[in-house]
Amino acid sequence: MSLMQITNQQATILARLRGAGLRPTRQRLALAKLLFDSADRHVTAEQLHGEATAAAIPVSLATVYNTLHQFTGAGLLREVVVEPGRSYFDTNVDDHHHFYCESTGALQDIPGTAITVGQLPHAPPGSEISRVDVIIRVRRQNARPAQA
Amino acid sequence: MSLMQITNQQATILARLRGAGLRPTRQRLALAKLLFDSADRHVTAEQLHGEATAAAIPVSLATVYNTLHQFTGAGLLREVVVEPGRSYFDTNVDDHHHFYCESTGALQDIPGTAITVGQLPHAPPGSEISRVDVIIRVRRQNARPAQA
DNA sequence: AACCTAATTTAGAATAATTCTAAACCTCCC
DNA sequence: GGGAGGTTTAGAATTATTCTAAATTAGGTT
Repeated sequence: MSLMQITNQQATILARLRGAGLRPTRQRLALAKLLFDSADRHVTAEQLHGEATAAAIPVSLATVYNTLHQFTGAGLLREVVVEPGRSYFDTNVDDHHHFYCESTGALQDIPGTAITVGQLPHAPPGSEISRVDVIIRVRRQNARPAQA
Repeated sequence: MSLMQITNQQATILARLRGAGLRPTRQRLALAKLLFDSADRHVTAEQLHGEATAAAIPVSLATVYNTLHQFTGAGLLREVVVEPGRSYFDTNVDDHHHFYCESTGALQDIPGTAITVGQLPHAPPGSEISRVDVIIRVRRQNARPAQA
């Protein structure tokens, strides 16, 4: 059964890469496997590169960056910027939002249904909405607010 | 009248800096003047440094960064990260949200009242909410979505 | 199966944003 | 007006990311 799942997922990824005009190369397939074989994930480029290296998949950091951006363009991933110099790639591309813990740097999904964003103002003239990001920033209760 | 306003604002800033344990130095006061003398602003560190230089206020980029972070800690500014490597400091610290134009990089305030975020899920155990950020990403209508 | 062409990967340099360091310089208080 | 400690600064260092040009590989063709 898990075999079947993996096969299906790989087929989907293959199809989606093809659809985006991306060749299913060894590196892209290996990274896709790391990204999509387990449940929803939030990874940085650096982290994914570390995982690949640990799994004895030789891939350069530049390729990891390229691949993450290509997957994002193909709709397989979504990028979430939480702090200057810290951005995650989220394998969940459904409509949803995030908790971001400022103390630990952890990111956590919030189902789109859990938040009602009512009565959106219309976009500035000449522009159209591409996405709505809601980030609920939290910190550990005993942590002191970031100050000087 | 504008004189009065400026005076009041400077007094407020002075008081708030003192309250945060920050000495009102020449640099901090000059940067505060640039930031708060006009209506709500969104500036990057680099931009503010450019303005200071243009206004013949010699201040180093490091000090601009320090000051922006200290002001943020003191509640005079709010930082908004919109993209990896692009973050703005917002002089509006009231409850509100943002439009971010991916085509131009422009940031625009949305009054807090214009969006209703209903039914917030509770924060993960052991943590408390520090802020809720809503960013509505827009792009110019003729612009093509970022792809490979 | 060998071949060709264009896409892809790569190491390493380059860039950009930000932070650090240690010395020089102010602010405040006596 | 002197001194202690907070502040500023130039420049180096760090971090995240992108670029470059050369080597490799995928996928169609014969």
